[in-house]
Amino acid sequence: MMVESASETIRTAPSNQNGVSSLSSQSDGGGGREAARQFLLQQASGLNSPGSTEIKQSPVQVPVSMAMMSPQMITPQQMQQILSPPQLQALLQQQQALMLQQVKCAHILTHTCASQLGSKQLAFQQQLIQMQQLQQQHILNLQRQGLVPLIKMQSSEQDDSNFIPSSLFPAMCPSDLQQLWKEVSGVQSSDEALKQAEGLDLSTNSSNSTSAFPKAASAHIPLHSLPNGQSHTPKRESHEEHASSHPLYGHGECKWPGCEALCEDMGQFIKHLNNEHALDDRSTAQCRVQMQVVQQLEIQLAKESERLQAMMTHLHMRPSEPKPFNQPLNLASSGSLLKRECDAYPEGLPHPPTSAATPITPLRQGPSVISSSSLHTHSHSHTHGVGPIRRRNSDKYCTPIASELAQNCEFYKNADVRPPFTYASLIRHAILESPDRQLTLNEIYNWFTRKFAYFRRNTATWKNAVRHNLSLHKCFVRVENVKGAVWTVDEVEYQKRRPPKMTGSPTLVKNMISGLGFGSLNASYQAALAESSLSLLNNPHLMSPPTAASLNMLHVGHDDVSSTVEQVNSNGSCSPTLSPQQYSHAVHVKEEPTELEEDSRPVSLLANVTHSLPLPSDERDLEEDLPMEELE
DNA sequence: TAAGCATTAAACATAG
DNA sequence: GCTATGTTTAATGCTT
Repeated sequence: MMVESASETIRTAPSNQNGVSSLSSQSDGGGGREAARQFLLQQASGLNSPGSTEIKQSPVQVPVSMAMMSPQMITPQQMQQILSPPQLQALLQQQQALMLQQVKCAHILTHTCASQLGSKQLAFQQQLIQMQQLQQQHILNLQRQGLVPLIKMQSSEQDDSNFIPSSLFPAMCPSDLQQLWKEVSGVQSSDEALKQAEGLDLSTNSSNSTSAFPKAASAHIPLHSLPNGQSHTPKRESHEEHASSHPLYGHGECKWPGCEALCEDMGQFIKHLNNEHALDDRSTAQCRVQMQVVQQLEIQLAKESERLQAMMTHLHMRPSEPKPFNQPLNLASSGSLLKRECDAYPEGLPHPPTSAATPITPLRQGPSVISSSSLHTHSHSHTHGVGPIRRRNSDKYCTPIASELAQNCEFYKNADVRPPFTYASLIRHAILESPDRQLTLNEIYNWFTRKFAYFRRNTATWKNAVRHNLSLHKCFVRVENVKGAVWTVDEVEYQKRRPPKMTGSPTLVKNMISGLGFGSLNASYQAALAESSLSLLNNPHLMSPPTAASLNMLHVGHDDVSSTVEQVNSNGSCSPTLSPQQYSHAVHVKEEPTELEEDSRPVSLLANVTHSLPLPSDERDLEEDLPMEELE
């Protein structure tokens, strides 16, 4: 059953198929061909090595510690959303090449001993396939986590508004690529590779391992398991069975990203595949990207691991014990997992600066959302295009929004991952991030799409949600401006809607700590760390005494870092930093609703903290948390 | 189990 | 009439 599930995971066509055409359509444009060629050849020398030992040395190799980390951290849907389908495919192919040797063993074993071993052998084979597919998922997970630095690295020149970095794929003309593929694959032409990828050339599956990707593609198919849990070996599979399991074909349509062409049968699909999705610069570019992803991952892993150790040493924490990443954890129970992990830390001690739900791994660079909220929420995805995301848990327990965005800005900008924050939090963030702290609805839309790749699709859904939130929550105040209606944030109202906070009651504080405590504390702590490492350190004048900051960290129930930082920058009060009047003045709103002034919540303490110094534009993340209003 | 909250969907109104 | 904007209601699911 698990085998089938995993197989389905890999084969299932991703819901998001938007990015492919963008990716593939921008692979031309000039120079760098030779460099790209050299690079690919260089990489291919490792990828393509026929021997298993050489395969292990290939750039696609991922450290075991990484490969085995947190299989439960990401759902198939997430993987498919985060990685563009071609990336998924390319990654799978690489991984399958790596596993080819293992597959061979399984096949040989199956062929020679099936009659004697019977069900036991089948079970063994299934287990093997399970492990392989799990490994694939791990790799995918790692791949995704490494997507950020890759894209960032490669898209430094891109315009901020570009959804897909156009520089991802240095230009290589098709002829170059064809030749390159020949060199890469050694013997195979693209047509042969395609045939193998389609599973038509089964006879060579176990005999030819010189071509990494085409071979890997063909090797993938035997991994498919039948619904009854039995798996087929290549030679035993009939063509129909083989075809029916083609990863790019399902439900009568081509699953090639962005295609969805209807194919009545497998033959038609194969024809379609050959005609429309032949080997070209698209797949090559994806391959190239993938190579770099892996390389970056390894470099990044080393750096982040070192950083984590240093941080934990500094915090007098136990060195991170290697988490049982292969521990079979239920994806759907990540919420409880999250709490367990939060609770696992001794009271009074901060968590390591990783996401609360993230196993203590060196790979912190990946957005915490991936391992916590996204995992959780996407595991509940259903038919809706956007999917019902229940993220309050992560909002409260995990990484706040500003730090999350600060750390993973590029990631969210490019990866189709839903940010682990509520619409209200995001809207507020968008508004406070604006120069005047007021945005029109359309500007809010633009902020969403600019900041999150996730919100570049299903626009009707999330835009409706944005409007709904703007109207629903009192914290969003519509103001008639010269240019029209703009939306502002009423911080008091925003804080009001939060769960009970510590307003001085020791009992409440204690309850918060012991009850919600660690997750929230961790979130705040993370926020503090993140912010301190990003912005606050650049603005020491904004820092509060540690005691105050520590106290403020106890402020629970916030789903964004703004609040946390506000606390840090307040004088210890857990009340909102800003009064509505402050916002009113800051944005020169002419018609602020009177209810704002009527609010008598304890905001006066915050008046002591004023920041009239304009901040550099690149410190907006902090600025949004510390509006530069002057009290009058 | 109930309450509260977040999300999604939908209907409806209004203004340009 | 269309579109964007804004409001409201309902259903659903999750957390507390």
